[in-house]
Parts: sequence; C-alpha cells; structure tokens
Amino acid sequence: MANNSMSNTCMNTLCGASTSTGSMKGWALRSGEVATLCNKCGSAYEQSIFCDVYHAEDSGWRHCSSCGKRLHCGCIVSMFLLELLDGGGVKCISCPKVPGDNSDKGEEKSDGVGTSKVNNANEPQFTTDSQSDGERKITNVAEADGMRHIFQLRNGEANGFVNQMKQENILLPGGDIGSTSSPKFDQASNEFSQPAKSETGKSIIAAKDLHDPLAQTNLSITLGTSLGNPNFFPGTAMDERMQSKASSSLTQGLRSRHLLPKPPKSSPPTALGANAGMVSQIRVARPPVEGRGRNQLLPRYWPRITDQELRQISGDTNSTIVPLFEKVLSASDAGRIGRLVLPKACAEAYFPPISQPEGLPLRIQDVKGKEWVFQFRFWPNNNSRMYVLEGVTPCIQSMQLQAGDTVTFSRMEPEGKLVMGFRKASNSITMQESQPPAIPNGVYSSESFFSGVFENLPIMSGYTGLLQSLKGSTETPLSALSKHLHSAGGDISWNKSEKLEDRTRESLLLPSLLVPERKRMRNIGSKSKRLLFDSLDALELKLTWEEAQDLLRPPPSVKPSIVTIEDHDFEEYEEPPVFGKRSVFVVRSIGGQEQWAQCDNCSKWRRVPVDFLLPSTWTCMDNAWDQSRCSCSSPDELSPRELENFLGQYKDFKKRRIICYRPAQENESSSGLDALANAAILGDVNDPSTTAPEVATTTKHPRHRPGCSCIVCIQPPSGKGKHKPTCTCNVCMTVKRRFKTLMMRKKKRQSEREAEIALQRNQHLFAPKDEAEVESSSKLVLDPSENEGRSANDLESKSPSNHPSTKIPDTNKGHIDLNCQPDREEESQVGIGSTGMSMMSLLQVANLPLETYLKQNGLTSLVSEQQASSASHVLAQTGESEGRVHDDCQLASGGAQEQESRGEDDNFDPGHDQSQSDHA
DNA sequence: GGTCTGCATGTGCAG
DNA sequence: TGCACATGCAGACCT
Repeated sequence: MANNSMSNTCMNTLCGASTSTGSMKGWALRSGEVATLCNKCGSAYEQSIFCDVYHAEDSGWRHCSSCGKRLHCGCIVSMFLLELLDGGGVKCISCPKVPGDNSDKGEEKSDGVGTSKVNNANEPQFTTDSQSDGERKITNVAEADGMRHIFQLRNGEANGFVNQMKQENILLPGGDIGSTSSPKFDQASNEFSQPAKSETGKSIIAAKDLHDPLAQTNLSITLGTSLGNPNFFPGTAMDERMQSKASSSLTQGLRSRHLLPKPPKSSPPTALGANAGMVSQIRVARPPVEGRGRNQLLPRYWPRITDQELRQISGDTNSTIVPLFEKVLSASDAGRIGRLVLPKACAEAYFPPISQPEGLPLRIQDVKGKEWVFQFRFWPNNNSRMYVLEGVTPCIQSMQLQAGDTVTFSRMEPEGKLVMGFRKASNSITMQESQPPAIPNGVYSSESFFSGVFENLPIMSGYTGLLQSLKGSTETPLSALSKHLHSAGGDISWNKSEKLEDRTRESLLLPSLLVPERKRMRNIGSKSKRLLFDSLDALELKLTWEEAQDLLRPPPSVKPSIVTIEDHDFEEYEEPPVFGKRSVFVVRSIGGQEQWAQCDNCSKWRRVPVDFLLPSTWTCMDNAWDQSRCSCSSPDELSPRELENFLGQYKDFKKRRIICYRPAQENESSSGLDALANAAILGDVNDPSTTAPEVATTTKHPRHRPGCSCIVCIQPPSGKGKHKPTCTCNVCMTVKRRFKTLMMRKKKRQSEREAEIALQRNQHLFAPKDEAEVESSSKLVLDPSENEGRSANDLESKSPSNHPSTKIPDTNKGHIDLNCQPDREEESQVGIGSTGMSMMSLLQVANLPLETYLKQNGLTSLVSEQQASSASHVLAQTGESEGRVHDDCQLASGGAQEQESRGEDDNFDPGHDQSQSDHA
C-alpha cells in the first residue's frame, strides 16, 4: 500500500516530527475516523490528512459495499463520500446515482477518493476518480469558471497561491497525498486535476462565491481540523444532513481561512455591510458560509474577532489566527465543576475527533502564551453527544472569567495550536470606569477581548464591544447603532463612545441598548431562574423614593388647586403625578441656575427654563425657548469640553451615589429619605465638602414652586452663604415650622403614651386583668376616633419591635406613596385631642419660637447644630440628590446616634410629610 | 463532608 | 418535534 510507505511530517512546522521517527501517533477510530496526535508537539489536527498513513491496510481503505469502489476514510473528501452501513462496511453515497462504477474496485492505487459525489443539478458534478486526468474535468462550467476566476483573482498572487495550494495539497487527504509527491501537487494545483482538489476547489469557490470579499483575503490555507474531522457516528448514515454538516464543517474551515488577517478593505458581507468602512474594527460575527447546509454553526458561536485583534493576538510572529468559535460562559461553565460544555458542532468541527467518552487531552494555549491541557471528551446524551472540556477551572480563574464572559477558540497557523481567548462581558459603567481606560469594558462601552493581549485596543473598541454584544448582525439595535454611528459622522472614537454611553445611561438606560444585552444574556441562561442580573444594573434600576420623586411631574392638563398655608401657596392635584423626564441642573459660575434637557431623538442637550417641568418625552422640537435650537439638526449649545465637564461631574455624582448606596443599604437604621428629612431639617443636607461645588445636577422636584415646603425644596439655597439663625426667609421659616410640627408630634406622642399608661393602670386597678386587656385591645380596634387618633407611629410604638429607639423605617420608606392623605395630619391632631392634650396648648407650643421650644425640651444641641450646619450653597438638583446620598451614607452610619439625640424625631414620617407637602 | 464523575432531565430553539 | 445544552443529581471517591 503506497501510503504505508509514506513518511509524513507533523504539520506543526515548528515541530517537524515525522512518522518515520515514530513521533506521530494515530488512532483508527470508528468507521473511518482517525485521529492523530503528534507525540512531540501535541498537534492534533492532522488526523484527516494522514489518515491513510495510520490506517492499517485493511482498515485504511474501505470498499463500497455496493460498487466496491475503494473509498477513502476519515478525510475531508470522504466526508462527502462515505456512508457507514448499519450492517457494517461502508458505501459510497454516490452509488445509487452512479451505479456500477467499479473501476476502482480493488485498486490499491491511491487515487485518493471515490469522488463520484453526485449532487443535484445545482451542484457541481465531478467525474469519478476512475477517469483519467484528462477526464477529470469539471463538468460544471460555472464551477470551472469559478475556479478560473479564482486563479484570475489570485493571479497577482499566483506564486503565493500556488504555494498555498501546495500547502493545501500537502494537507489534502486522499490517496493523492499518500502516493504522490510535490510535483504532482504542483500539477494538481495548476490544473485542479485531482478530485480532491476539485472538491476543495469547489469548496473554495463556494466559499468564495458567498464571501467574495473575503475571498480576497489571505488565503494562506491551512487545513484545520474543521476540514478533516467529521465525526462519523456508528450507525449513522451519511445522509444529506450529514453531508451538510460535513459541508458545514468544511465551509467553516474555509471560512476560517477567509478570516485570516486581511486588508482592511476586505469586509465580510454581513448585515453590517453598511458599516463596511468600520468593519475591520467592528466586532462582527463571522458567519459560516451561508447556504451550505442547515447545520452550520449557530450564530451565537460565530467568532467575533476583529481583524485588529487577530493581528494583535498573532503578535510579532508570523502566525495567523484562525478564529474558530466562541462561547458565552454559562454558570456551569464558569463554575467550580470545571467543565466547559462545548457546542457540539464546534467540537466536532474544530477539535480532534474522539470516539471514546474518555476523549483525549487537548492542549490549548491562552492569550498569554500559557498552555493548558484540558480533557476533551464527551458524554452520550440522547443518542447524541455532549462535548465538554474538563479541567478548565484553573484557566477560567486565571482569566478571571465568570458566567457571561466569552471564551474564544482560535487556531494559530501554521502551528496549529489552539488558542483560547476571552472577552469580558461586564456591562457596568462603574466596572468600566474601574478598568484602565485602554481596556474599556462593558457592553455599552467596550470590552477587553483578549484582555491579556489587547491592552492597547483602539478607542474603537468601545463600539466593537457594543456590537459584539449584539448577537447576529441583523439585529435591529445594531442597525440602529450603525445609524447612530453614521449619524455621528463616522467620527468614531472612544470619547464619542463615552458620550454615547453617557447619553444613553443618563437616559435611564436606553432600552435599545439593553435589549441586545438581554438577548445575549439569554445564552447564559434562557431559563428565568438562571438569568443573571448585574447587581449594579439592579442598583441602577432601584429608584429611591426621592429619585422617583424627582421624576414625578404634575399630571398633564390638570390644573392644580392652590392651597395657601401660612402664606405659602401650595399646588394640589387631584390626579396622581406622572413620571417625567430627567433633566440636569447646572449652577453657572457666573451665577444663576440652568436646566438642561436631553433630546430623546438626537441626545443633544438643550437649555430650558429653570422652572420648566419636562414631560416624559422631550425633543428638540419642544424647545420653544430657543428657536435656534429647536431642531435636532441644530448644533449642540455646549462645546464638547463643556459637555464633558457637564456630564463628567454628573457621572461622578452617580458613581459616588453607587458607592454610597451600598453602606446605606446595609444600614437600615435610617432610610435615605428619613435621613434626608432629618438632615434637611437640621440644615446639614448640603455639606460643601461632599457636593460638587459648582455643578450639581439632578432633576428638579416636580412641585418645586416658590413656597413649596417639600423636603427637596426646603433645602437652603446654595451659594448664598449660611443662613443666620434669625433668617426669616421662606426656607428657614419652613424649616422651623416643620421642626415645630415635629416637636409637636413628639409631644403629642409622649402625652398619648402617658395617657395610655395611665389608662391601663386604671384598668388594672378597676378590672380583672384579662378583661382589662381585652377592653384595651378592643378599644384600639373598636373606637374609631381613638384608633384614628393614634397615629401609625403610636401603634407602632406599642410594638416592642418598634420601640422608638430601635424603630426601623417602615416598609413604605423608599417607596412612592401616591395615596397618602393630606388630611391625615388633621386626623392625628384630632386624636391628640382625644388623648386629653389640649389643642390650644399644642398651638401654643407651636407658636413658641423654635429656639425656645428646643431649649424647653432640652434640645439646645440641635439649635447649635442647626445653626452650624446650614448648607449654604445653592442646590442644583443633583446636588440635592447627591447630598441625600451622602447624607444617606453618613446618616446610615451615624443615624442611630442622631436619632438617639433627637429622641423620637425618628417618628417623623417623612414619607407622609413629604406627601403631605406635595399634596398640600 | 466535600469534590468529582457520569448521567439524566428540563427547557428553549431551530428546522 | 428533535436536538442542543445548561444544570441537577446521585453515586463514587477523596480528604
């Protein structure tokens, strides 16, 4: 047998081990499969190439059970030819269509293959290998034309191509290889006279036809595993499906060739064609050649490696990187179990064929050059196989990967080494900010593909990361983004990306950008219980009470009724508020406040009147105050630098908010609003040290009107210095008035408690214990006036768990209470009367000067605190929120002491009061 | 008790 | 409807 005499060299050119030295090891696998592994270098992709070498004479060649034609096995060509018979033996699949072609029967001449693959009319047909070279003409004219076209196309690179074809010929399976030498390769490469080459050429053409631009790419063809390791499962017929699968693998392999680094002009004809100019930068999924069967890789596994990344990963070496596939890590993959489930198609296409569940060790190099050995194996699963890589935990940990991240498998050519890259999938703005800027990370910004290597990714990676997240290039968000990019004039830079990011993020997470992320995340857990939810996203979505309040707007077309309380006008709406659009307030250095709104269409920022309440949607068209900027086509009023500064500080605020939010969450002794209310009353909301001095942005309180006494609005104006204790401005007066109200409540509760204790004491004296308890409890329930008179706080105070000193904010804190009743205060005051405390006396107390009251109640410390802590600078609304956040943080830790010092101040129900103010 | 291993099972998707 | 695959689970094995 000619091929037995052949000495082959390991395709790893750096290895060079040859069969003659015994360095090659092969396994004849089931029914035509063969796997080889170089003992020296571990390269394991040559199985299809040298299969005839490693097959025993008896098993290396099969004869068709029907026609007796000698069939090759386990090689690329035979993928299309071999049919495994249930009863044993093999059969060339062309037999039914080309019967009686026994010309090769018994012939041991290594013509390679029974290439009499008969296809449908649309398929190129090739003559059988029994034909002479002259007869081995391509009968499909179009195909021939295509081949000529290839040569013509490659004419300028003829030498290189021929060389490549030589290389391919070397790699090509079949008897040709086993029995021929390089001259024949040359001949073959020139004339495509060899069936194997015809087959390959066909594939090339097919690939080329579909990926024409790619066809101009580097055709440094190196047959990868994809070309030669179809798994022939026992008992499975090589039906059309298998063919297509094999074809898919083949075309994938061809595709891989086309994915080799190429001139920037070459762009895959993906749906991103519109972005062809950016294609070399954009992370575009490289689909398998389309139309080559139903079993091509699912798009989710298409590698999305930019050419630049390919060049990067290949580094200074001459190696080329052939992206094979990628996979988003599932929780299982990234878990401690250390098993990475491989997509079946990918495993069978790109990894060595394995016939035993034990599989074989696979050496995979990571992007840092470290080599890992994983066990590539499978489990039988529902008449199928489930391929896994075992022992990946160290590698996963080394790369610091987690569920949702992506691992990418590539092959380094010509070494043939498998390379495992990764790409982080973090989508948090904070995470991104925490990363070095060169490796912006995040779905909205960028990602660090092969982060160990691509530390100097171009700024474009911001978009590529985003695009990467958009699985499948045809998804609408991608198009939208593409449009956005184009609308941005193609000025793609990280800064731009950042701006986009800012804009989107500030727009409360642009849904269109969230959608693909969610879609992508479906890969890691389609089951609801498996969905991952980024904690910081959760944080983003978690609106605090006051944040939600910030977004509330008076209901449209509803006129408020004005209620005057203590010479202050309050708007009262019968309809519940609606959510409005977030805006940004800026305090100009020259003085004065500005409100800025972002157009929902073009994302440009427009200046709007300070007192304008933005509706839920707002566009430039609605900018009635500046006719020069009432269109999206109008330029930004802010210079890029101003905008950067403008948004940068807002981002800082958000970052601090996130940081602060956590400890505030952990300490529930004082809710944010509670703390804010107390802090506002004490006037220390705006600690200059904790707020942005000049630009403090947030939304404006919807009810913010002169005289509004809500928690937000009562805060002292900034930039005007501290208020004096004797200040009688509205703000100070409101603060004082509300504090008096607070004190009144405190007094009322004390009185009620005393009265209650006295009552119980009396009941104990004049009634049996049980009866007294029943009466007492029933009185609480049955006596509506008294029950109503008892505030919720009072009732809560009865509960041991709600002891004033340990009171935990009720569950309504942090939530919007749209149903609060403005007259509740009155009810509670009625209740005060019922407890025996004179309303007149309370009014007297209320009319006392605050300082007098405080002194009478031993709260002088609060006086000094209030005087010392008046926040003096203007609060732009973000500053308010920021102050709140900081106060949340500060009060979360110090809230207990503060509450303690304030006695029962914590019984002040800010939510109620807030709502009351709002409704007042 | 923890970890590993092999297999089973449920779910979503593609054909 | 079948397949792919994420994950559960039970038994074996290890510490």
